[in-house]
Amino acid sequence: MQTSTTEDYLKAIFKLSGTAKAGVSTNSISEELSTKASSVSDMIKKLADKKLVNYIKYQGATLTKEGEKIALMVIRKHRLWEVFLVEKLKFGWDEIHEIAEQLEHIRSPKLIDKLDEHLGFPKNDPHGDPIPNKNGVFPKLKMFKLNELKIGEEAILTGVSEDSKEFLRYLDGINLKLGSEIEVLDFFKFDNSIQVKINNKTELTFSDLVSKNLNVSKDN
Amino acid sequence: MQTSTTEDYLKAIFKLSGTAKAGVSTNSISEELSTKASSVSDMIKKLADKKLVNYIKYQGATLTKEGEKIALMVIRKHRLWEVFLVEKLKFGWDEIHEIAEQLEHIRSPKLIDKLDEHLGFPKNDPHGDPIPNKNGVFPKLKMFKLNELKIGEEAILTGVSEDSKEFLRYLDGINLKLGSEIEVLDFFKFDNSIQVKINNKTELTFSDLVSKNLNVSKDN
DNA sequence: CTAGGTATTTAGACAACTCTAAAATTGTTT
DNA sequence: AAACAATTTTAGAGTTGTCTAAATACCTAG
Repeated sequence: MQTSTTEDYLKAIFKLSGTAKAGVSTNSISEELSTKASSVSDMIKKLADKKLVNYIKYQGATLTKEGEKIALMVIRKHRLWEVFLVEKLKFGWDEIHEIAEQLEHIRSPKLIDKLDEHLGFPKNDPHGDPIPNKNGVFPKLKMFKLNELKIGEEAILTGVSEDSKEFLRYLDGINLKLGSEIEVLDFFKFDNSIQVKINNKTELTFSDLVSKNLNVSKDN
Repeated sequence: MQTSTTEDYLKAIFKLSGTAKAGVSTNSISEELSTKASSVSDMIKKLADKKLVNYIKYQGATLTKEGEKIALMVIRKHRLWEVFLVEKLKFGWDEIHEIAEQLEHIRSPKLIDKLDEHLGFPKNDPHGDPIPNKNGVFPKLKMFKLNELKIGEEAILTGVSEDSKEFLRYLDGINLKLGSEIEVLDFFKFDNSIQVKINNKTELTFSDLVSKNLNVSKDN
């Protein structure tokens, strides 16, 4: 039986494995979890002892099958609770992350499947991220970062890769919601900002940092 | 900010204060929490440092105002989550205790009040226990143990003081639910067992242990 | 190819909470 | 009131996970 710290580490490694194929670096984990690199080093060794990660000194960590399975279950729990908080308890999407960070560690074989059913088997959480099913399978839909599109292309906002209150409130402020249509009007090489038109109505300019955190997809 | 261990100790002391007026003994706490008396002794000292309990060596502990406030909030959370699990997720009343033991430690200023609202401000949990309101006020209704009644008296089952799976399943087995009417037919001094009639229909005999754990009230 | 910088690991210590074993206190019984 | 039992506390140590400071390994620029 893992502790919630163990689950946090596995989740972090899973998240960081997304981009890089190789081992996840000690430093990146320490940044993700707001701890010191030395703590991570220690902890990774213990996870390796438990066969939850593969670890070669100085070469970072990757998840084992078992470790990935746990990470996916934690992510499933996190995202289902987020749906609950928004749909049932009427929280704003900017208020739910910290609460779900706690709820994701609740251990009960039946609870999460009953919650899933109660919520009507949602496919995505309130930030647009897919929810793994009970076998850990991800309905992965190919998404792009907004800043990867070309001038003239159109797409639908399907997710955000930043969960901070500040970012989400900014989006609320400009009334940008999941499902909005975004057309790329122009792209400024100078600072990588991007000019877009939302739902064929509002023209806006996004900084590079904002457009990097907006996930869009072509169809669906 | 208290840890969940702190909350467990405060809840235990609150629960054990119910019967006794004096300080709660180290031994009774260790039994309630399944730890050793020496651990309790240590921990009580730390709680006293934080002004959550009053403690005189060898004379047990009582809650301070602040400690009681925290205990009541934990109990409020526990019971509201139990209502959620039964009403919304359709758990049986015998399956919810362990899950609620975890959920009661989730920390969020807004969460519990939103949950309360979502559930329609319930007054009692699925075992009949009253739910403290957001100010920690208990709608205390005077209850008796079934074994305190006299022959010929009638009462309504309003709660149970034992949450174990085994006990609750036994009650399910004989189809005894909160709200059932119980009439005392006879009382056997020999083993303190009690003969009753349920809802003017079924006659049954309860052992002393069972009748001690059934809470009834006259009116309501 | 080596010097210096960065990333990582080790060593030693600390905080929270637990335990066993031993000492101290209280209480009970005659 | 003395002696035994039961309860409670202390002492010392272990576990998990954290930190700082120092040592080590890796890597890249000159």
